[in-house]
Amino acid sequence: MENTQAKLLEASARLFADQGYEGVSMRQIARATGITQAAIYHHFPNKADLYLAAIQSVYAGRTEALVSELSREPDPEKQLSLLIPNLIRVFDEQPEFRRIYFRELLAGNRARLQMLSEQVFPEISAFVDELMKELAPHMDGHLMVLSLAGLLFHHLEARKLSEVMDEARPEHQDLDTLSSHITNLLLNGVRRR
Amino acid sequence: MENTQAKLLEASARLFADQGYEGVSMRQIARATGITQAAIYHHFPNKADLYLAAIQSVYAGRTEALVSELSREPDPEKQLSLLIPNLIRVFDEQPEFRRIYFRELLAGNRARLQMLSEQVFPEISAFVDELMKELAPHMDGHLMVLSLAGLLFHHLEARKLSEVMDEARPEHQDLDTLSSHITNLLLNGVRRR
DNA sequence: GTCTATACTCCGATAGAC
DNA sequence: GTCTATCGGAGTATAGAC
Repeated sequence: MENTQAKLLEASARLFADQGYEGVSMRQIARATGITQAAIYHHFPNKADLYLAAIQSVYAGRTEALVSELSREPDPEKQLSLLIPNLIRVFDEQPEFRRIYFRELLAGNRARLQMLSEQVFPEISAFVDELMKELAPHMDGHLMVLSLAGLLFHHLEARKLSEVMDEARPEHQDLDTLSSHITNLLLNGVRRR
Repeated sequence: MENTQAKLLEASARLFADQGYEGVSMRQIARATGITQAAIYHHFPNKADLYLAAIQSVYAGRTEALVSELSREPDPEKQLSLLIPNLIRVFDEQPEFRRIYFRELLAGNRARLQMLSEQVFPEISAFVDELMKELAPHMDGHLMVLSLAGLLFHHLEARKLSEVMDEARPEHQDLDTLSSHITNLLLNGVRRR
């Protein structure tokens, strides 16, 4: 099947995102793809290269549609108010992306971080950088990009922790609630109501 | 040695934080502790229980000294301005803590997240909750705690990524720069200069 | 409390038939 | 392009001497 390669990338991306590189065996990937473990080696020379290909397929072209859509809105504040819920939705729908992002931060491999910064950040980061220059020329654009990423990814990934905390209420799981909170915090901070 | 148990906890916490549960072997832990792999089983019944004990030893009592120190400052804005750099420093000095925190978010194990929320969040989270009630009664305290955690942990953990990004400058690695940025963002948002 | 030796399982990877 | 069979090594855990 010509299609096997794609199925391999998809299945292994999900498994690597959920269980980490060492937590996933070639036999598991084979089972999820519907072939035998040995057959994987017809498509990829080894586990490390399969992992690389899998995370590249997850990185590839996840945000440029969103970015180009938002570029039509002229008002920078409205742009931010549109950007946050859209990013929340996109990253909620692509758990593999944010989980592999966190795992790569923890792994700290320079070459792979370089790949991440080249393949996904330019699209979104240039847009946010630009937006922040208009909206908040007194703030550091680079640190704002990282702050935004931290808020979005952490709120999405911390929902299971949030559930077991005493103060948690059901609406804290709600994507709109999270979007409003983040947008409001970014625009106003805690001082202004 | 009575001391071996403590050395086991320390060595394995560091290894688990850096390489993840599956990424660490009992042989590695033994080597780092200076005993043989079989001797570990005199102190802990299996790898899973050693992991549990290790992360509990990392969770235990990391923030209450800081919190009680800050409680003496009456002005809530100054409290926040003191809290951020102190938390940045504490979590910078304890990479095991934030890395295990991220790994546990990714693992999503309910029982272990419960443990995390019971053993570390009450101290700091009650303090931040209280602080936010004074400083920003119109904001959701629970979401503010999670926002703060997201900003702090992500900025600290993303430094290696930050290094390879085009816009990065050396001061972006500086703890004081990060503290100022986060404090300013939390207090004012991007609208106010 | 630590050692050596070892049982057993699973791993990644290869060889070669179809 | 996928299979079966298998190799060599590493994994967790146990047994038993000291």
